Amino acid sequence: MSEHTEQRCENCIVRRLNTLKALTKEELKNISDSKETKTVKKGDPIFNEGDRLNGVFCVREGVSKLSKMSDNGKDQIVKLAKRGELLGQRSVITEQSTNLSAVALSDMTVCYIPKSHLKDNISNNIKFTNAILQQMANELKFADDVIVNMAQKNVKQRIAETLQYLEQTFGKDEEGYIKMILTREDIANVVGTAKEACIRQLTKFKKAGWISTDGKRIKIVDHKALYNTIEGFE
Amino acid sequence: MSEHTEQRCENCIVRRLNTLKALTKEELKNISDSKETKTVKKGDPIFNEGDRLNGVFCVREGVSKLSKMSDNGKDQIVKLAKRGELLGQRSVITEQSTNLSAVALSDMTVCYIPKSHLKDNISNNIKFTNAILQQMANELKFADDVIVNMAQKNVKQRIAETLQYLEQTFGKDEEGYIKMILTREDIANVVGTAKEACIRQLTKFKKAGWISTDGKRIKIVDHKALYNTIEGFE
DNA sequence: TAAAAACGATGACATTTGTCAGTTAGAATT
DNA sequence: AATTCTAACTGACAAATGTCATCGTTTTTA
Repeated sequence: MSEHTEQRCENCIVRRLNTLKALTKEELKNISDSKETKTVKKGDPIFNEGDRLNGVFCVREGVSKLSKMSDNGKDQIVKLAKRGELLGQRSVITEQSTNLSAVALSDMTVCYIPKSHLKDNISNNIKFTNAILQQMANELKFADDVIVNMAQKNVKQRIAETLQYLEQTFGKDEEGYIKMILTREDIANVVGTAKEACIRQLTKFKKAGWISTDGKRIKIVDHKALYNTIEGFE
Repeated sequence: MSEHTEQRCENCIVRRLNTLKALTKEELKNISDSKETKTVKKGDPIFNEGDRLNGVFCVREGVSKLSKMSDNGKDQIVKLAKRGELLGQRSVITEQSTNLSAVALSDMTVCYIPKSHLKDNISNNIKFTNAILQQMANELKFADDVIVNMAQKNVKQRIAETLQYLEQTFGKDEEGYIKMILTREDIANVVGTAKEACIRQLTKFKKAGWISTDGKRIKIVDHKALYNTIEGFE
């Protein structure tokens, strides 16, 4: 029974991390009645580029990559979504099919919330709409930074930045390794480069003593050196 | 006197192009009372990265570049804003200083609307807030595309895409030249490459007969060839 | 547990792109 | 008309990056 109450949105700690926090307990109860909790296995898709989404996915546990296929057939990872993030929010707002694919990078638990209930709130609940507005404004600002980095920084700088981002966002384990474990190819797909170039650069960082690795796991040893590289002081 | 009525927001045709169209005539009258029309000379700044904006700028005439300085000292153009676009909207929403600089690329007329009046509407007018939401959702989608292009396409493809974008967005004159005239350096700053690489690529396109130029002016001759390049069919 | 698949790593090489240096053409200023 | 300034353009070369091919290791699957 306790398990059951945990699965109610109004009791779910995760909602405090996203725009749902702007809803009242009553509104959340309403939403919770129609939501559906799903588990997604590592490697499985949550939705695909071009899908029409009839709701949003609230990430309860695990991490998903949001990516977009480029014309030349490479998968560009645009975002990593973790606990608390809502996937598909934009598609629900604009009523357009989604421009991104979502694939689980670890086993996940997500709550699917049909859009009907959300649309009511978007149309009538100014507090909720404002929360989304704030979030989107911040996302846009962040997107500008990504564009500038992609356009102006070289692969070495972007890989250094990605490592820093991963550590800041997902933390490190007892041994100091970044908790988020990506394949070299996924790192390359975040950075926007070839797998080989990514591996080579990681090897260079390793030889310089800036990072150390154990299989896929990566530990940042010299934060300062990485930072200087990112900023272009060299 | 006719000039005076044209300068009232509620009579201004430009507002139909942006989120202000969600406001009623009454609300617009209110805003118009506090707005200020300014002319900006080609090359002059409208605002600078880091400025705290106390309002938004509605572009009545002319084009402005929105750019951000990268760590290595290069100016990355993130957007070209023309008639009807609102500059600084995001900063007003989040109450943060702006992350972009705006510089006039041609002589401009802009209306400055202090934020006090807008904030009222953002906080209370659900129709207006929704209009902004829709627009931002679309901007985010567009930003994803830009990120993917920057990350996955090469300079040749990005230049071809930029030429196509300029023609589509700003149209062409009687002779077929793209109406928007940018320096080669500005094109390079949109694409995210060095001025020299940009010039060389334009020369190649010229020699291949895909474009022709006259001074700064550029005319697309072979749209199909450019398109194939953008998509990576070569 | 054995076989298959996925991944990390590295070499070799072509291509792309950045940087520096300098020349030419056109516009703006005196 | 002469001068100055800016921007377009080009060459040469180094550095960065992409591509292909291969090999050993780890992980997954049968």
